[in-house]
Amino acid sequence: MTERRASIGARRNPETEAAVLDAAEALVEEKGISGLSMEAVARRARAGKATLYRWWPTRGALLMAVYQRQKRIAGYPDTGTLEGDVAGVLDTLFAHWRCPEGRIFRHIIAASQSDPDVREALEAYRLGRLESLSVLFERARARGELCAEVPAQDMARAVMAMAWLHLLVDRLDADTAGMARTLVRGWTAR
Amino acid sequence: MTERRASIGARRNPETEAAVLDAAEALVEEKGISGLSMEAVARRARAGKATLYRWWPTRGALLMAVYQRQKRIAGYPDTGTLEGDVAGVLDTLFAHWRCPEGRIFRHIIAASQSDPDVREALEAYRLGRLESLSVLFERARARGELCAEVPAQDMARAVMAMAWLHLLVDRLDADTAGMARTLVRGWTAR
DNA sequence: TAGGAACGGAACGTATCGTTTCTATAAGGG
DNA sequence: CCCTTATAGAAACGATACGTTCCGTTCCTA
Repeated sequence: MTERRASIGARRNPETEAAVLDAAEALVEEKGISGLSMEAVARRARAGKATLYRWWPTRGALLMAVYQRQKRIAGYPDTGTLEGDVAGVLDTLFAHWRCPEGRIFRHIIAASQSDPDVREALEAYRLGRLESLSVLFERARARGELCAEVPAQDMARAVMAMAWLHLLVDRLDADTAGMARTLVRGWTAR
Repeated sequence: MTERRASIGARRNPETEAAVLDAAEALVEEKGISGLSMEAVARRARAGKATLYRWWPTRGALLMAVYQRQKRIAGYPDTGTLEGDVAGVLDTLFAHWRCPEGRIFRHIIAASQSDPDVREALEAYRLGRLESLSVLFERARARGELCAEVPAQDMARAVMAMAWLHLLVDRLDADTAGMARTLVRGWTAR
C-alpha cells in the first residue's frame, strides 16, 4: 500500500490511472465537486501533478473519466406495457443515481454548464441514452400499443427530462409510477 | 463615472448595490460562472471586498441576488386551449432564457448542485413557478378540457422538466409546439 | 454633538491553480 | 549492452482568488 508506484517504462501505468480515478471518485463522493481539486487528487492518489495534468488536462476531463469508468446500466426490463417499462426505467435510473457512484452525474450536468469539454462528452452520452430509451417505444409500437402521432424521440426526451429534473432538485424518492402514468397516457392508442 | 462612490452614512448605498449586481451580471454574461469571483466583482464595481462580503457572504448569494433583481415574467397568454397555453409558456420561457439576463439561470441550477444556499433559494423559486404554472391547468379544467385523472402538480412538473432539460443541454431553439403536443395529449379528456 | 455604520482601499496569510524542472525508473531499439 | 524515449513522483514557481482585518472618510441617527 505504501510502496512507491514508479514508472513502468515508456507507456502509461494502469495502476496510476486506477489510483487517480479512485481518488477522484472518492473525493467527489465525500466532499462534493468542490473537493475535486487536482491537488487533492494528486495527494490522495500519491501521484505527481505532472502525471495528472498529462492525462487529464482539466477537471472536467477527470470528471468524465470517472463517470465513464463506471459500468453501464444493463438493458431495461420488459414488463409488457409501455407504462410499466417507463416506470421501470425511472426506477432503475433513480436507484443508480442514489448510490455513491451515481451521485456524480448531477455534478457532471452542473459542470457541463460552463465546461465545453464536459458539455460535449455529456451530449454524446445523452444521445446514446436517448437511443437506448427508444427501444421501449419500438417494443410498444410492435405491440400496437402506441398511437402513431408522437415521435419516439419526443417521448424519450420527455422521460429523460422528468428524470433529470428529479435528479437536479434532489427528489429521487418521488413516485415513479405516477410519473410514468402522467407521461405515457398521451402516447398510447386510444 | 470615475468619481468615488463613498459612503452615504450609516445605511446601505443603493448605488453600490446596483454597481455590484451590474458587475456580477456582466461578468457571468461575458465569462460564464467561473468569471464570477468576488475579487473580479469588487474590481469591476470599484467596491471594497469588505462591502461585498458584508452584503453577499457567498458567491451563491450574489448569484441569486442577480437573478432575483430581474423583472419577473408576466402572466402567461390565454390561447383557449391547454396545448396552446403550454406552447406559449415554453416559448416565453425559452425566449427569456435566450436573452442575456436569462442566461444566468442555467448557472444557478448548476451552482445549486453543490451550494446549499443556492439550492434552497432555487427550490423556493421553483415551487413558486410550479404554482403559477398551475393556473393553466385550472383554466383548462374550468373549460372541461382536462381529464380528471392526472394531478395538476404532475402536469406542471412535466412541463418544467421539459423546459429545464432543453435549457441545460442548450437546445432552446427546439420545437416548443411539438413538445406541448407530446405532453398535453395525455391530459385532455378523451 | 457624539456614536456608529457604511464606504473604498489596501494589506494580510492561505489555498489552489497550472506550469516547470528535477531525479529516478523502466521498457524498446540499434 | 547502451542509449533513447517516455514514464512517475517530488518540489518549487508565479498567478489568482479566497476571506479577513485594518484604516480614513462620509454622513445618518439618536
